[in-house]
Amino acid sequence: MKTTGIATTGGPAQSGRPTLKTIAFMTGLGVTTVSRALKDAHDISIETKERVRLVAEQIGYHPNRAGIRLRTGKTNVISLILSLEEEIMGLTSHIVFGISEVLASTNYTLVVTPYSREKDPLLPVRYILDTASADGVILSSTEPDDPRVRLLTERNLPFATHGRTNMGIVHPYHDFDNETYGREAVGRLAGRHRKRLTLLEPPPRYTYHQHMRAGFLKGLAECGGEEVMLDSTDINSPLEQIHATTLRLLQSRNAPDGFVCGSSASALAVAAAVEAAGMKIGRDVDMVSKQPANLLRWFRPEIMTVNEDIHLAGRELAKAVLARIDGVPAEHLRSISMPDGRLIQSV
Amino acid sequence: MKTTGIATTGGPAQSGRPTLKTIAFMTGLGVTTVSRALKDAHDISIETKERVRLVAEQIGYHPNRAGIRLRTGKTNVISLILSLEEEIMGLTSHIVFGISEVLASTNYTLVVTPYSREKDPLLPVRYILDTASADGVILSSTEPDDPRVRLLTERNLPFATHGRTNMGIVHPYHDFDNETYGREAVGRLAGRHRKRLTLLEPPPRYTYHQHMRAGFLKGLAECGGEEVMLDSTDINSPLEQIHATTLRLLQSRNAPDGFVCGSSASALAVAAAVEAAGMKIGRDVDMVSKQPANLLRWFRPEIMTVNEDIHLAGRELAKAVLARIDGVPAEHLRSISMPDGRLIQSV
DNA sequence: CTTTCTTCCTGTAACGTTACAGATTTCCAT
DNA sequence: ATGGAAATCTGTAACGTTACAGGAAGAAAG
Repeated sequence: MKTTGIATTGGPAQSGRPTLKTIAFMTGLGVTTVSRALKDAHDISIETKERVRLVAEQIGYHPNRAGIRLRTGKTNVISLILSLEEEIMGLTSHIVFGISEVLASTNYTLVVTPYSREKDPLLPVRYILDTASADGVILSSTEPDDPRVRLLTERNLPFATHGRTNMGIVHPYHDFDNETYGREAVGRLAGRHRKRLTLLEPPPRYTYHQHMRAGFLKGLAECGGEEVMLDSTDINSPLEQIHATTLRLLQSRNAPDGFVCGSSASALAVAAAVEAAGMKIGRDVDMVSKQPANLLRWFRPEIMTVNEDIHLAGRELAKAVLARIDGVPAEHLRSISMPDGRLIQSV
Repeated sequence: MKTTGIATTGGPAQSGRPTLKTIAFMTGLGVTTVSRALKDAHDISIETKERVRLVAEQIGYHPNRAGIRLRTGKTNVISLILSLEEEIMGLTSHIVFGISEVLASTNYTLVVTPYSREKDPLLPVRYILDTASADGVILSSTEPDDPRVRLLTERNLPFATHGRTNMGIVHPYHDFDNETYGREAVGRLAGRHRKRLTLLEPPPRYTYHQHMRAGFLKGLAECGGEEVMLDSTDINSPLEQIHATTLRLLQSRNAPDGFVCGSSASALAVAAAVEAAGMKIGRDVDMVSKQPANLLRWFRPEIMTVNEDIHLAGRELAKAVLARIDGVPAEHLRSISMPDGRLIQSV
């Protein structure tokens, strides 16, 4: 017994947007058939599929996200969780653009979920879990023992981190090899006979703090250099503070003759301190710094630089979450980019 | 006749997340009542409302976005449309964080929709309209006659632009007063007896190009200065190019003695060119530049600076779209921030 | 004791989609 | 012929929410 529409007009009620029903009406098929035809199911004839696709194309059909989400639970959302206190020189832009670039060719959408560090960093993650508001998550500011990673793993929500952890959980990540960076930076300074070196390091809570420091120390060991400690200052400190403590250090009896900077912003302040102390980069001291974009060359070309491609990081992270969502095992989704630009996939 | 649930268990079927049905079951009320209680409708008793709210709170109820969106069409999404070719020094981060800050206290979500300039800038806008995927839109890179503004206005989707238009359409915007910036920049240079000035201007297609240029010319008129043109270069040109053309200009017979820079990145390249020409900022030439963060002071303190608070721009834009969504007329949602930091609401 | 409000609550249907459990037809092997 | 499989299509129900159109009970007014 057919209930073929008399009351059922076939068009969408109020919105004016075409729906499956519209196509069903136009083709004379059932809504289910149209739905299955559009997703290329095996039990629909080729001819029908093509007819449906044609009509859908013609009338500009776009599946209604809310309908899909309600029915299937799939959100088509990737959530980028950002610390509001992130850096100052545009890391964020680059990572956002990198992610976007990958998502553009999918039908995923990027939502940015920032949080302020005063609050619990778990909050945004918990919210996403509680409201099932994303299919995947990208985390930055990763810590060695990161509760967000634990929670997401437990609750089985696909995610990828910018930076590694060290908690026995295998998960997708992308990281810059800060250890090699630290080691090679020391090497370059040693090559210019600088052996009393100061490291401007990331805040200790982050994993890459340990990496960079380990590389730095390894480098020192290799060249027989010595660390000159910079107290109570890291690359997230206000630039004024970095400037002040560095200047004080340079004017003390055990002044360093080389700097390894963990961020380009800190390099600005250090360079200013060097000059305020009446010294000159390349003559009295040498500096190496990371940078997300090739900006330091315009600032002080004497500073030796290494480019960290954040745009690439964004792309890798996005690809990793998407792959994880598609069921690729986490162990295949770990990549590290080297200071020389090489990209290494972990096995 | 009551159909009170025997088969209806009251809990959510599969997901495990509490729904209105869960609360209805627990309180013994109807689903409709619970829905209306939670939105504080007038026809629900205070006592019931409180009971419902308590239970909802206790079990951690979050309304299902997809359900609401499907039923009401409301997405709770603000879409930020960004040109991928945006600037280099972190404008994007600041605007994103500014918007986020405002949205954080609402239940709106920020989705970032980038587009590459090769493609049609209308594409993302059209997509949002076609799929009704946002309640409001924020545009950047605004042009005097902006087709996106026209389309959004036509289709009646709330939006706000970063930058003004000039097409007889009243719409919400936030803008920096680049005219005053240009004028005062010239004034500061004239104060140091610089009268042969070069403007590093934004690409001509953007509205603020006209503003900045108008201010620049007005300033020149006021102090009797003269423009020295820099050909085929704007602040979006590669820094290498800015450097090269500026250097060439400085070495020509009609070299300028002052620069007004429309962006901090361009200031880097100009400063480098000045020095490559064997000149010194503050001695042979003077420079004024805008900056989104106080970074140039670390670079060349001799450069005179004006801070453009992009974070504020983000906040203003977010507030404007939200207000527009709430029905506030566009003419009340126009603000301009002045170089001295003052924020002016247009009437 | 009606009648008419007012207050508070309720079931039904619908938004657009897909999982599921059939139907119908055709075709082939027996 | 007959049974069965294969191919193709279909309606119903459900996801969670809200608009709508009531309905029951008590209070106030006649």
